[in-house]
Amino acid sequence: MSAATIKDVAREAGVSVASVSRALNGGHGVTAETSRRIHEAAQRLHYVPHAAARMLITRRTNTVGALLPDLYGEFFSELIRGIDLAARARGLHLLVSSSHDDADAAAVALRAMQGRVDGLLLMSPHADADFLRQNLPHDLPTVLMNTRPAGSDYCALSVDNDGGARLMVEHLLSLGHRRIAFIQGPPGNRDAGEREHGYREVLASHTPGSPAITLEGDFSEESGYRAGRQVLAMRPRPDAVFAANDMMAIGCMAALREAGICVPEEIAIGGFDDVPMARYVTPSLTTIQVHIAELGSQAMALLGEQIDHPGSVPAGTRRHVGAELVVRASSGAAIA
Amino acid sequence: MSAATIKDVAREAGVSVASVSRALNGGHGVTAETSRRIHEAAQRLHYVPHAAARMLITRRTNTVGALLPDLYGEFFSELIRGIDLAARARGLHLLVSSSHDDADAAAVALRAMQGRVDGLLLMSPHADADFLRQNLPHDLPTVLMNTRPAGSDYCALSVDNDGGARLMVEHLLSLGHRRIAFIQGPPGNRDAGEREHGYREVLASHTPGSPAITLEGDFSEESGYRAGRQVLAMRPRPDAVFAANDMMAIGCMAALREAGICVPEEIAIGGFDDVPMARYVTPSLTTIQVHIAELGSQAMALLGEQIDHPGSVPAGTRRHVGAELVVRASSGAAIA
DNA sequence: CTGAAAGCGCTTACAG
DNA sequence: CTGAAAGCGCTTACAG
Repeated sequence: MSAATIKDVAREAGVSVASVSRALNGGHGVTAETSRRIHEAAQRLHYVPHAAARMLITRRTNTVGALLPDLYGEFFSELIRGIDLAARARGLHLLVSSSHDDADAAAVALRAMQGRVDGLLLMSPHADADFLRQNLPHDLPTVLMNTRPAGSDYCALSVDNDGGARLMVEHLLSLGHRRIAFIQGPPGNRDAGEREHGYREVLASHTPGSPAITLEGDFSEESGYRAGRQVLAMRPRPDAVFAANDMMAIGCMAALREAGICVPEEIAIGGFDDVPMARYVTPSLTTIQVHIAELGSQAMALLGEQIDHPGSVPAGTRRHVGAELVVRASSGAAIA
Repeated sequence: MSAATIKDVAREAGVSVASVSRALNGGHGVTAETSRRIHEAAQRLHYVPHAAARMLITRRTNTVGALLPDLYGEFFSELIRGIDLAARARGLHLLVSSSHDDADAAAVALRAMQGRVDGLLLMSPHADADFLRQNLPHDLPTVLMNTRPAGSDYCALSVDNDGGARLMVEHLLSLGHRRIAFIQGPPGNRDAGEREHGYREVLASHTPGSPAITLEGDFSEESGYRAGRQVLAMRPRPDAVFAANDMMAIGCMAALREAGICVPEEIAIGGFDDVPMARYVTPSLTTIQVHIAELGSQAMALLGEQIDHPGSVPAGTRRHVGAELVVRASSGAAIA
């Protein structure tokens, strides 16, 4: 039933397998009449070309692999959807692999992709330059997502953390705030570092009068709460706080509320990420929204270019997906 | 570089390709010394067997396909994670395909899976018995998820809507409520229908004195709100409301609150799904939690059985994943 | 234990 | 336009 091969179709149509192949792949080099007979035979036999055989001979799998740290949660959910839609639009299948606890597991997953995919989308904390050299065939088109090992020249797509942070700081400055504190992310975290970089740059260049004020944090709500307590103790007190992510901003607001400080009247707050909860907290949180689905779809587009036109994308190409300021109540924009 | 084939390894190790194949696939039928030489050669050449060639000859892809309506949102996020983890545990790759707007698109996706997968996990609103007959080769192991077309004998895994509803009604009864109203889901929706069935059964059998009271709804928060308005107008008024899903329960609570009715003191409320918001609303919502990830992992397990031991799973096998009562404030359990 | 050979299902020069 | 044949990279009886 499902075992019909090209031979069966050839016999049924009374032609050679070569003609069947030609007729079914665009129909070049066969008469319309022959093609019709072949298509009818194929239909009758419920013929579906065997994917593996075709892969073997054409060296094309029409499949891309996505190696992700996880599949769960809003971030990955959106990411994979962006990838999936873009892949489908190009007629590519999607092979996913996730949850690699350590570098070894990621390496195994990476090697297992070989021969199954025409290209790779890769997001992994284990993917340093050395890891990639060891486990990636150099001729396999690959796009790194939010992963940029120094010293490797793979294409990479990342969130524009720097640009997003600039938007937020400029927004706060525009509202008249001058003492703007920054709650940092985990030490060594690249996203957090880039956000801090944007924060420092804007303060330094736009208004030399505003010194950078940094507080330690680790992306957790608790660390934001602790930072909020520190803000309360500072003299002079900051008039705005920009947290490297939303959860810390929310924790910080909780600390201020406990102390009877009004947000945004007394202190303005900004976050980063636009998590779903951001619009539900009180006051609703002004933050930076990142288009995660776009991260996926643009990475897929970049990969598609490489697959279709090898060499068309220069090694080491870097692209960013934009971040957008979402003004809500916590920054007090309506009041200013 | 990545082009090393079994021939290259054979030459490098000074043996035949047959020996290479044997050594690399378990090592049966080769001396330890030969095997060692071959493994070394393979390592030196960064040899990775070509997946397509292996698929072609072994008729095994070590891949399962998952056809889903979407990938986005909490439900699918959890589902696909359950599938992914279970697949990985069995050493199977996962090919995903989603967002098929119509039956034709789903059919194309289904056919494209052929030859690429050893089995299929399928969730689709388009999958009626006729559709499956047309587009599924009958010898491809398949498990339906929350999709049970009448007249087909595929294996199916579903959420235990009936059991979950029973738990909720029994919970409300145990708290002393007798006039328990039910807010229905969209007409024709199977999940909603099964929940209503469970509701009716428990009322009928456990306490003949409690009549079923149903209100129309469509799973939306607004429809829950409208049902809440109706509840307010009823005489005698129900002392509990069981909504077929959480969003309607939340809408219903909003209507009661507006009218100054206290939940749970005056009317108890129960929902179904345990959406993330359920714990954040005031009062927090007593509801039925379904283990979505388990739906995925159990479906994968059932599929794995079929792949490994063809015929071991009787046609038409039905299984359920459990639902669990989550008691929060809205049912007033602490008060009773 | 080891190797030569057939064959999985397809595509694509190469002749005719 | 059409077909016979080679070959993609692998596995597996079949001999030795």
